[in-house]
Amino acid sequence: MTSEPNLLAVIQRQLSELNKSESKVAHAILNAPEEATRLSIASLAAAAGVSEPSVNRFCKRFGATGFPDFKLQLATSLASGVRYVSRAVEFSDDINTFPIKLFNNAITALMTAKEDLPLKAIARAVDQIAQARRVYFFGLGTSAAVARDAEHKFFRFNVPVFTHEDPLMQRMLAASAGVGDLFFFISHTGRTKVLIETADIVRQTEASIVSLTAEGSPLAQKSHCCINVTVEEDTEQYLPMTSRLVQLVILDVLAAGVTLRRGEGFTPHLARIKDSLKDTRFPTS
Amino acid sequence: MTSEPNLLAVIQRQLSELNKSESKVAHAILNAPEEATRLSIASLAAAAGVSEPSVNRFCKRFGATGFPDFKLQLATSLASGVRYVSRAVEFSDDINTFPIKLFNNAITALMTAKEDLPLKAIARAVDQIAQARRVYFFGLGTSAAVARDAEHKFFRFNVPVFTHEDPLMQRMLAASAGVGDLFFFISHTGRTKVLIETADIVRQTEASIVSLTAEGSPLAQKSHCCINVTVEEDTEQYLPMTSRLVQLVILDVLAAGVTLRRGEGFTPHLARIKDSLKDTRFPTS
DNA sequence: AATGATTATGTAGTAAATTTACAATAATTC
DNA sequence: GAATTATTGTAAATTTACTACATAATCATT
Repeated sequence: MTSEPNLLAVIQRQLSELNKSESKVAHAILNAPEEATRLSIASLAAAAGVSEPSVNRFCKRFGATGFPDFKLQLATSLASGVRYVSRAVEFSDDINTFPIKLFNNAITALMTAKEDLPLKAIARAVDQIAQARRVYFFGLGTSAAVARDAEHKFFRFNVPVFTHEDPLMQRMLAASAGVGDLFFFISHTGRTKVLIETADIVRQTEASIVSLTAEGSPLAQKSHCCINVTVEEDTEQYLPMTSRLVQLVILDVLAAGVTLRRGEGFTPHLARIKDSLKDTRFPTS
Repeated sequence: MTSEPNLLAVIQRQLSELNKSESKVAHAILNAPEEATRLSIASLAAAAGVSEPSVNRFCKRFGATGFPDFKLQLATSLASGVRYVSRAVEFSDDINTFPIKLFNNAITALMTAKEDLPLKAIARAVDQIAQARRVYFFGLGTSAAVARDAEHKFFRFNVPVFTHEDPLMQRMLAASAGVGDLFFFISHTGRTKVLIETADIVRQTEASIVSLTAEGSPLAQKSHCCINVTVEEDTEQYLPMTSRLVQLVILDVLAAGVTLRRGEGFTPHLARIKDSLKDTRFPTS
């Protein structure tokens, strides 16, 4: 199943490279995608003003085994909610279009990430976190917020967790690391100098490094265990948005993994933490 | 399009009311749903051990016009990410199942939120942020991380943004607020006492309150503009995960809204900020 | 501009898949 | 236990999709 998350986007992208009749078919589909999923090959051919085999060839060009398979893929990609062809926000967008685009981008990113999760690395990371004496979550910029979130999540598992946004604090903590300490680095690019320098310092100790970053990056290379998140950001204009969401969900996964590993007997402990917050809130209705 | 979100669940539910051959078909489909979408009626009939018309009748019973239509609906409901009948992570889950479940939950939450975005409130919030003299993002616990993320995002728009995790700092800043100040509260429940007390303090000043929280909550009632995020969390066992993601995407939406409002002339400014980070990273390959 | 080669498109026939009509079987009721 | 009703299967009809081939269009070359 190497099905592209958004078939419509693929068609749109290749539009210029299509020949006349293929292009007619493409337009017919792009104009009314959901209707196309219900049409027979004959009806779609008529709607596009081409012959049936042209439609069939079109389908095969886009990786389908035939027309029914193509319809299936189309229906699948439509159902994914990623309905709109152009994903990047433009200055011509208004309140009715750009929020949807951003949500679609977020959804697509999560779906793509889900398709090829590095399960082995995740399992190893869970092992390491569960066994660690101390866990430090380090990130900078946007990733600092992710690290903060991780801290809030993981401290519930009786693991002493620490976060620091200050690179100097990070360096000093790295220098004083020892056996059983785990440094969890979060970085979208995996190329931030100060963070990598800190990783170098950790390397000189007995502590180990887990990182959540881009595959093959300098940071990834210095890690004992690396969870690869390769999300292509849509625009260079805005900040990394989607990669951050994927990182957060992966941290959720790690947290759930640790909980499962702790076993059922651990549930009361979680309940107790939850209860401790009760008095800080106004009761419901 | 009144298609049930999850066809599999519907089949599952009606299982006891089906007759012998229909039940055989149902089991064949429930056992391998994604495979069923690729099978022909003959193959599925063979797999279920019934005749072809029985399969056809089965399809019609579940609201489809025929077999192809049924396959389409099935594919659609599978693609919605709401694949598994049980969504909550259980202790019987292993590494192959629980990460997928968590991703599916996240995706579903975003899709649900997208369906019914409070566009008017978003537009108003964008207005207020764009015009504000100062913006304070306040949250506690998990929402503090979200607030931190918002700070990283919004400071790029020449708006002085501030975040504080410390409730006492929050109170003091609230007390010293004036015209043009905007307090942006982030809270999953909207019932956290200290946060609401801070909102009360703001109310005594000339500053205004925008909040990202649950509809109808005490915090929502004290806000001049409230962006409702009503996400039902799956389990009580873990932390709010999905609502936090929705909050983040909505903040992305607000940020994009502010950018669009600043107009095209603002792009160089963003580029300059981006460039300022260049020297902090190792160059790509 | 004409010729040959290549590519693109359509026609018609064939194969496959789906549906319908009807018959046979099984279940239920009186 | 016969009659009625519901269920399931068989076979034919119909729709749908695919393949092979023929024709048309395009392009490069002289």
